[in-house]
Amino acid sequence: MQNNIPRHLAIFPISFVEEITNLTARQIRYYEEQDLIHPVRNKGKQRIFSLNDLERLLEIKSLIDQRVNIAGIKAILSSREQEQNAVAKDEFAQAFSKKELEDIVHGGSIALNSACSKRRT
DNA sequence: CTTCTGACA
DNA sequence: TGTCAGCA
Repeated sequence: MQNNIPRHLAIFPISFVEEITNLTARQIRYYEEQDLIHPVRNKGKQRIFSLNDLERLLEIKSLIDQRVNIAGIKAILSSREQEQNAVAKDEFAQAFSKKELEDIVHGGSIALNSACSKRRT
């Protein structure tokens, strides 16, 4: 079971993304230009995508197929992100006791790695 | 050879 | 959005 690639780890070239999403490189670059996605760049200035970028592009693809314009996609994606952050924030707070949270913010005994590993996926 | 940016018959 | 040029 070594199928745990960090979702934010950028490792895919645009050619791979084109095959998986069925989007053209032109479209992918355009969506980045519209701030719908923010793939990382390597030293050669080439875009490198993560699983998060892939999923995001698939959603954009879906919305495009439904004839949603860029503005609409931005609104939908950003609002959904806010919901996610709200949920994540809530789960994080519930995963630790009040003392643990205090120790974390006060640089206590609980390490950041420990904090991350304690979160649910 | 692959990707990138800029431009437009 | 497609596609071609000229680089890296």
